[in-house]
Amino acid sequence: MTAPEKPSLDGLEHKWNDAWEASGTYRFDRSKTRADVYSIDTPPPTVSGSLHVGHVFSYTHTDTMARFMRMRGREVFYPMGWDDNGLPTERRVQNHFGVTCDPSLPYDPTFEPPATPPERPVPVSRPNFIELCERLTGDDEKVFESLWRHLGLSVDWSMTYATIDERCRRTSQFAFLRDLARGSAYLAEAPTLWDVSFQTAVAQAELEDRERPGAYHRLHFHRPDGGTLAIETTRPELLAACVALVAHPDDARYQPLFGTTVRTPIFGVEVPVRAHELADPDKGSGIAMICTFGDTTDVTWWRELDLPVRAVIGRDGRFVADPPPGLSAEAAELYTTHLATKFVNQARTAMVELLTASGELEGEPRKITHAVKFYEKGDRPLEIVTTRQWYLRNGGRDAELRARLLARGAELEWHPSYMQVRYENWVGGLNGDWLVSRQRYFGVPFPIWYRVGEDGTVRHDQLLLADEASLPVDPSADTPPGFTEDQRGVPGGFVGDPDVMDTWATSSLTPQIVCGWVDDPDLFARTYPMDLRPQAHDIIRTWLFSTVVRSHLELDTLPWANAALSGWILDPDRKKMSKSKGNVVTPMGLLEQHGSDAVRYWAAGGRPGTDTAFDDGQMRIGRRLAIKLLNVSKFVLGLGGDAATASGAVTDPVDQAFVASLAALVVDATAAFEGYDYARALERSETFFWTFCDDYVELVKGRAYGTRGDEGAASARAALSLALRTLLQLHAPFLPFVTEEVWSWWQEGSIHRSSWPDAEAIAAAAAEGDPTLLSTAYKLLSEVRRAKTEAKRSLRTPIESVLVTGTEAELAAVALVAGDVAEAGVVGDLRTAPGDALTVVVTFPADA
RNA sequence: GGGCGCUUGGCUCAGUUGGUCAGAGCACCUCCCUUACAAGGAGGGGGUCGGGGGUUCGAAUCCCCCAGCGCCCACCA
Repeated sequence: MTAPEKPSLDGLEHKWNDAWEASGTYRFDRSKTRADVYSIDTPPPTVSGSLHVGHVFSYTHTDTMARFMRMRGREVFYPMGWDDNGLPTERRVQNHFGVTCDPSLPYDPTFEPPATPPERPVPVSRPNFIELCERLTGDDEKVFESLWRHLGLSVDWSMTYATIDERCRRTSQFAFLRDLARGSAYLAEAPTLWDVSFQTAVAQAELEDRERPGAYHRLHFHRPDGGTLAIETTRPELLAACVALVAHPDDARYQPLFGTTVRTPIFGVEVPVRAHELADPDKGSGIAMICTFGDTTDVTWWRELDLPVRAVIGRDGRFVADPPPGLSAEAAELYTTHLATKFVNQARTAMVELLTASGELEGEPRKITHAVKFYEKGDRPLEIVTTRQWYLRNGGRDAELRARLLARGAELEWHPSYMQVRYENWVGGLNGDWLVSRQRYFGVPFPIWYRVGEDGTVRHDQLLLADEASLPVDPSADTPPGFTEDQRGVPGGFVGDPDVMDTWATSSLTPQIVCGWVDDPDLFARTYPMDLRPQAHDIIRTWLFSTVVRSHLELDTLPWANAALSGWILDPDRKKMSKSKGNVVTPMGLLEQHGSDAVRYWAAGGRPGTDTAFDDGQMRIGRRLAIKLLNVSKFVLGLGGDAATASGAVTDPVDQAFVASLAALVVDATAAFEGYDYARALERSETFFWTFCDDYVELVKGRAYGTRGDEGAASARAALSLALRTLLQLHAPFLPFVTEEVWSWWQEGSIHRSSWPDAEAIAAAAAEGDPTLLSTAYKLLSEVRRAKTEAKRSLRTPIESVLVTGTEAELAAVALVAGDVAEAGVVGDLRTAPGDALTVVVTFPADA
């Protein structure tokens, strides 16, 4: 095969994807042992939406590393997953098919969703719901895979997984049973952050603060001596849930009141005044009312001061129908009349009216803006509701475990390194164990049933566990060992745990899933612990941390040696790109417009961890680079003689100097890649490449043609051949399509399975080459070009003579390069004269 | 409140142990159809490196303080 007459980038994506697939270029060879393998824990993108430019950006980063490692001789284990587990898919399946999941229903193997979504959703069992999910996401996954292939990810497409598939469910449940046996998992009834829209508990890791308007209300409590005590609150509606007041122990204003009681406004409930260090004397009136529960501080106070519970907010976000305990009959009546069944905002309005009427609200509420906790996917403020939930120990309540997990963070190689502090911030700030149960339907169920007592009550202390061999199970459809289906829900029988696991409970096991922890011990031994976890920096606290926790607890090791954090894609206004802002460009459109190599070029310019602006200008430059690779390759290969495969000695000092600089480039690019700085590797390689094209090739092309003898030609051809091969390889991780295309013109096999350039071998070919000699040559050539440009002449214009002056050493160098410079510059006579500094005087022919 | 990152020509960014480090690309101006490439090539103008102080013979590069932007974390009544 040789270079085509008119090389083109068109169609390279399809051509080479087909070829790679046919020859299994990226197929993982599982005969390799751990030391030879490089394994990557790829993030499974959420399939309930569509891939966006940010995905293209970060997945390209990982792919450049995968390709580098492959060329370095590592057998790359590079699977791909799809995250179809969790709330986004649940909502999408509901809307798409017009169904709703009801775990109490039995599985119906013949169920078919209505042709068009009905007005009232059809309730279906959880297994049916999961089937519908798999049907819907299966199509998305095909689209995703197609995009990834078009982008050129060197994934082994025979190894894919989906977070709701059987293997993931089995692994999640298996790990959970292990956690339970070890005591890492436990069931507890406790105040829980609760999303009232989704009606599920949420974990600390899924919280985010949002600034919301609020107002301080100054309320008058009543002291035994008849005086009043003013407190400020942003949540007056919780007054009925007040169980105490609290001030700082050192606060002299309130010290006399500690140990006494006061009566609440409106309800007249007697509550103690207590001291606690978390009370801030500078906030509000310096004394706060503790309600069960207004915020997480209330929970702390409630627990540490051993206070009673007066819950008023229910799971649906409404005030509960029955008044809380501790209210007089009269107060209970007020509650029932004015607050019961109301939403929080309505209750607040009602409460303010009551307080205003009674004169216990001082002045007008003072408007403020304050941070309120939200579920990151929710749109109403979180409430705190007491519920029974599953927890996994993550160091949030165990200083020793926390210290060990911090040590794991220090053991991990972070790219960039400063991302480690985010991990440390997060782990250091944990305030409880990981709440893993969700009151949702679509997800991995807990492999747990509970006994039902003879009195018909569910005995949450009597667990029935699935056999490991039976996993995955669905406790809403399967029966626990030793029971039959007719015993479900009856006295003396069992009930299934109704909840599902947090999506992170599954994705925290991706290393175990892809490496075959449960199903394939042989593969596991060859791939785990993994080498690389690439991911976005915003999910260090969730995905990264939870994966470290699971691996630490179960396998007593880090799940991977390196973590590479990608930045965000920003739109030109420096805002994070997102669908809701309507500024997302579709990735496939970009790939088709600019070509995959060009888009990858742009992506690879984003340094690890750094947010990068979307810039199609960079894509055009990438395309130009790819075209340049085509053209210069065609030229070098077409020089005639044995240029394509020239392997003779590099004898000319100019060529030796150039090859020496090439060796330095390989050292530099290799070191950058080994430090996970693919962007630096690209920058260095690209810069070198343009100099190669514009200066070195121009300088030696004449000699390479043979204008000055066979020996000089052979040397130039050998250097050009080596450089071409090396530069293609250095660019292969970034521009896999064009480099493969060019490689195929004269090489056997895939460039992506070729060996990464060997700097030492190249340096050996350079012999005693001195790179400074090149600077001299380029300088002279540049002066000649400048003279022509300033004279507004064509670069082809002959020059009568050039006079170079310089020091003895400089002129010695000039002598070595003079032949090439004269030919490249079309110089008739190049003379030298001693002088202090290197200067060049150009003389044109008189008639020109 | 604590912490991290960023702040270099109009734009996007390099500048890894302090001394050709003041650079690249884009944009802009001028010129050149030169048989690898006009989807190209040659040349040029433009910044003193956020502000202040300090260390040093010498700092964009180290230290301190400040400002702006972004982000992470925090028990935000």
